[in-house]
Amino acid sequence: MEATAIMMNSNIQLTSRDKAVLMKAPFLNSLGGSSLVNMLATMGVQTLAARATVFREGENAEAFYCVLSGYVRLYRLSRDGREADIRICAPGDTFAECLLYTDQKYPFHAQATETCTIAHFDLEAVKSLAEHDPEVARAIMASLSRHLLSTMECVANDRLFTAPQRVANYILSRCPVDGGPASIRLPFQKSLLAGMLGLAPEALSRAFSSLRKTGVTVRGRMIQVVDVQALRQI
Amino acid sequence: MEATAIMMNSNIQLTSRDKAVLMKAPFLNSLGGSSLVNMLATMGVQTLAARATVFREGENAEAFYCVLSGYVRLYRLSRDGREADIRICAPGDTFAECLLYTDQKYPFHAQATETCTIAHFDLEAVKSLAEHDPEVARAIMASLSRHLLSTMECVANDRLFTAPQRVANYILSRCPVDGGPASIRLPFQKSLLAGMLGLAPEALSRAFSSLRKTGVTVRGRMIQVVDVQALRQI
DNA sequence: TCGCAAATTTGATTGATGTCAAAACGCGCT
DNA sequence: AGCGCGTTTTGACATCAATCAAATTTGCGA
Repeated sequence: MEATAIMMNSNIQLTSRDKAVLMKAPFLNSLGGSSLVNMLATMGVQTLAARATVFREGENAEAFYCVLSGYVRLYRLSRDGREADIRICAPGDTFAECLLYTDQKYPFHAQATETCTIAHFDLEAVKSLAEHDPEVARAIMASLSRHLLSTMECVANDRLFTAPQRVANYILSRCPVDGGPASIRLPFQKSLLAGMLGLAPEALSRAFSSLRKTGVTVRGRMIQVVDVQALRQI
Repeated sequence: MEATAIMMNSNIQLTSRDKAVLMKAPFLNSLGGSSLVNMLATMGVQTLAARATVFREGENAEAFYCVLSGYVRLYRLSRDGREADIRICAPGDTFAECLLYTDQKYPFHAQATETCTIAHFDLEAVKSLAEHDPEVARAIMASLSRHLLSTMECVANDRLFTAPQRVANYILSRCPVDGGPASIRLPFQKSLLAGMLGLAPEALSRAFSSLRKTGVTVRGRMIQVVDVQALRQI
């Protein structure tokens, strides 16, 4: 609490990269003038160690967040202790902003998967900003819309595609659009990608190896694709 | 097009039940005065036959919808023609409102599962309403938030629970809260419930029969639960 | 550069769910 | 009350992915 309070106004600690991410976040990039100023005034920044908890399911929700660097994992636990990832938040993503108008408890756990910098915004403060400033409301609606779409996409992917297909989709989503060869680098550990796709790490590994025959080569975090077009047929 | 235009202002055709549903929809029930009047002015109503298409994936998005009676199914197709339900919309639910600020194409198919009455709202019109009327913006944010939460819930359920557990959760969600015996009636066909839970109809059927030993009896659309408390332990 | 701890892969197995076909059932209609 | 069609259930099977355990590999820090 004390530490958080201290950090509230110390936006000085933001690296220029973090600042760039913040301003390009879908949630802020449409704002200007006083809307932006007011929004930033309610903001605080915090740095989290790897595996640190942002919040736990059931805690009172006081803020929503925007990832500046690193990746934050949202997940739920079953009674027997198994974890299921609901979303992996990349730099620029916001999370828990869906609590602005509904619940007062966080409905899932949030954990930093590595050293992370995140901005937090007081829910009450932003709610009243939104009441008075249509620009802020617009930004929030746009952000919520984007999330809802991507979450529905996630449901559809889980229900429609097998593990190799989901992995292929992920690779394609990070490939330049042309149809030739491509090479990408995973921005995080494979176990995180596995959770993101709703798979056990072993299943991800097997999915990669089943994609070898389609021209996908994996070495560490590097993924080489012989023919992007061919991958689309999976 | 012509038919739709004709219906636009003929809200007379609304039954009193439909009207009640409309006004209690989470999306409208916080509105009053001119906000409500303006909103309703952009609204049109249509009646759909069973299995009728509301819109198809890829079509230009011009409206979002609110279900007044019946159930609307949102789904995607895989390349080989399999269908996966993304959401089942009950009376009072809105759908495709996530396109207000993002896409211009519908990202899934929408189909009436039975005779349905639905209200439609022009996306552009509501967007400009929201720009000027914080109450409208608030209603939209609340609606988007609710959807986002329930969709995340859906992802978590799919990833965390087996078929019998999901069915038990569904039953519990429609049971009065006390711990004793309960009896509920499904509001739709079992095949629809199956899709809603991400299951094949056969899997739903087997899930029901595996719940027999926990005191769940199914006859047609009637479901009897001996002990609601016991069902929670599944 | 070496060595260790963590991450990933591989193998063997189990469990859960989809698929296809056929039988049984429920529901509305006459 | 009986008929008939569409829905649901059941059975047999195939497939996919989770799990557990063990072998490798990777990446990092000394």
